Amino acid sequence: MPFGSRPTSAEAYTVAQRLHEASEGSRLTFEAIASDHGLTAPQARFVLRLFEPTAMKDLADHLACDKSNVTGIAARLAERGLVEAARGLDRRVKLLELTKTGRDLREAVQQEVADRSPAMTRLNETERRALVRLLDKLHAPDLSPES
Amino acid sequence: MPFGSRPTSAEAYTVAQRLHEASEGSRLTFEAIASDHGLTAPQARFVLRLFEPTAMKDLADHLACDKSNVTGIAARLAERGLVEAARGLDRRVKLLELTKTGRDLREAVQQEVADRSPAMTRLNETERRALVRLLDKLHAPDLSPES
DNA sequence: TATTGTTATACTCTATAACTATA
DNA sequence: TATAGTTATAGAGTATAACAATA
Repeated sequence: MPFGSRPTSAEAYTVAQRLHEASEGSRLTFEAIASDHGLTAPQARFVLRLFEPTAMKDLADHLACDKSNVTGIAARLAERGLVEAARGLDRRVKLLELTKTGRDLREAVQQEVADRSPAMTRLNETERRALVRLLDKLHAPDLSPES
Repeated sequence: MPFGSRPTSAEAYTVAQRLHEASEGSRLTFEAIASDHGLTAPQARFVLRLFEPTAMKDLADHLACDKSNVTGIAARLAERGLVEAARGLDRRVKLLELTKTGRDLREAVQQEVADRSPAMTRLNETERRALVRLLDKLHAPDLSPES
């Protein structure tokens, strides 16, 4: 779809680009945090999602990857004593859970994500409230998918 | 660094988490956009950076990866006719540049990043101005690195 | 038949280290 | 000596397809 065919202001276009650049910055910071804790970024995302026993299928959905990937990542985390598995009631299902070590690691990662967030260090309370309000708008559930 | 040892309000902590989640959402959208255009995410980042002839070293710095990675990504993009190389004045340097096809693809990716941004579809102009102001604060150049 | 998880495969990204060629 | 880029290597993430166990 070429330029100028929709009611898209140059100003809005610029804001979208700025938002994308901001998220790229966050991504790099997150990769550095994961690395600091001896994890790859996907492993760190995995650990952050595991706040309760979770079926591998659900993890794949949350992480937006194929289920076959979950097997490998879980195996590497299990090797390091961070994750344990139990059978579900439906015996096809494997429920993954963090060990004590894994929970401690998750806390540490969460804390560092907060500590290194510019939201903590560069905004005052008023600005943080404004940011939350905008994030609420940005990520509210879809109303009209493709209008 | 354990909980409670710094003047960190629970409220600020929550905002940091929200911001992180927002950037995870942006990352997934960007990966989908790249895929729509037959690119991996690193390839798409590469193409977006190539708005002028750029030394491979500079690309590695911008993309925060080792220079050895740039060789491979550039080779795959060149195979597809998206990128061309020329020698710099300093004959150690290779300057990468997008072809016409590559420039068209970059435009298309940029446009889709904008089109699919919630900043375009969910915010009005006042809100977008407020967002830009907050992003300016969040990502202003560092003043005190580690205070 | 459908679903959950595993395995095999192929490709990409990644860093490290050793290399070539320039400076 | 230092820098730009390449190559070889090894490990990790990724999707696809075929499979076993269970529903």
